[in-house]
Amino acid sequence: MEPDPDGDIDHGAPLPPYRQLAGILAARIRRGDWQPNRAIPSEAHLVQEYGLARATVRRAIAVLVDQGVLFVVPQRGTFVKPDSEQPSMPNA
Amino acid sequence: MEPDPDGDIDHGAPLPPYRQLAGILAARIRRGDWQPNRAIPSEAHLVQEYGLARATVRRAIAVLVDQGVLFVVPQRGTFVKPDSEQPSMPNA
DNA sequence: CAACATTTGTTCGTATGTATC
DNA sequence: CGATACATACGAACAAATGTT
Repeated sequence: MEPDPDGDIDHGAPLPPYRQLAGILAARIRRGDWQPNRAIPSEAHLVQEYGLARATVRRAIAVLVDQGVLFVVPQRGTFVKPDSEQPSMPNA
Repeated sequence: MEPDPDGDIDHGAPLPPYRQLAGILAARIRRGDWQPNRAIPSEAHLVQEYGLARATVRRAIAVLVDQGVLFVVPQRGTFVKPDSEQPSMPNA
């Protein structure tokens, strides 16, 4: 099981875990780990990966949805919003 | 002479208990009992540990916050300020 | 159609912390 | 030193929609 590229959650830190996770996910999106209009890992997966409660994961996602970085499709998944800021490649 | 770094509170001493506690906590921080950006024990814990009223504990914390040794994050905890002056290890 | 797995939506209970009175 | 309020986090369970076989 590989640990996360971005580091783990620090429960003793001043920043609440859900804020930490929101930052981590935002960084991974910016880095291109997940492409626009594609689903990020499921809540259950993120729970496993970061050792957090599902409520905490959902809260982090809610932050990014509020920021316009992600959008949720019920019963389908959570996706990276396309027009956040993607360097459009001049015709590939 | 400063109060014992690890001694208990002396209610008969000239120095008020909240000042004694502030000194004790400052000493423990200097000693590295709690790392920068990490939470110190909760107020309730300190109440238990030193046999003081919460108001007294909060007063001691307020002193250290005022001195720039600690900072409080509402609903999260009280944390050791990172740039207070951590003795950088003389080369390990 | 049925059965199953996956995923988000929702709600309840419990615990810990600080804030305030 | 109580009592209450609020924010945060964990755990569990169930519902609903979707996709697959």
